[in-house]
Amino acid sequence: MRINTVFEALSHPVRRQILALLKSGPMSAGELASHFDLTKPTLSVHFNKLRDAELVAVERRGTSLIYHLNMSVLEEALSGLLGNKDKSP
Amino acid sequence: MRINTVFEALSHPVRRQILALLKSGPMSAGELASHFDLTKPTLSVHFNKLRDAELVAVERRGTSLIYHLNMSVLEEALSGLLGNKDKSP
DNA sequence: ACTCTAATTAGATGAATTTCTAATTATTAC
DNA sequence: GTAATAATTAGAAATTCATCTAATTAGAGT
Repeated sequence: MRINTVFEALSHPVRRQILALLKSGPMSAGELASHFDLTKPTLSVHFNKLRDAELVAVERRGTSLIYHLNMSVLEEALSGLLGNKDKSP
Repeated sequence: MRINTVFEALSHPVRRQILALLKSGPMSAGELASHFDLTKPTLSVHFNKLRDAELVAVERRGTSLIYHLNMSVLEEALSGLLGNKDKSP
């Protein structure tokens, strides 16, 4: 896990909102894109950064790409900042 | 608390390390700067961003400026991402 | 007031980021 | 294989960011 890549990914509001949307469950690229006033290519770039950070994983279903949240990377990165090396129960 | 400013501040490795150094206790600007291979003006810019985000507070003692960590803003921002609206005891 | 130390602000420059349009890839269906 | 749909990559323009040197502010001591 590249901590640097994770925090860089978290630094943009659109990307944080993508994560927030994915908290309710997996979603296709197109459906995610429909929540923003940005073009699909622009969203694609954001998806890539989240994927590089392993904050999301992607799975193809037909012609669609389904994104889903990787909560554990998020938790590890944030607890790293707070200094909790151990994961609380 | 401007969540955007906080995560923008957290996105740079130098700034995250400044916070890590301050976890052991308050430190002057010069002492902080001595931990990095960067000029003091550059560090000053980083201090400003952390101060804008209210992640650190500053207090003058003589000719020195003493920075100290504001843990609560950090915790609030991170728990906001994880979706814990309540602060655990 | 002058000097020394600590740290900042100002201005400039090179690099990185965000966004767009246009072109491309991948998959399904006919 | 051609067309249609979903999403991507490529390339370019505008903006923002990180960093440096030089100049400035603030306080303490003589």
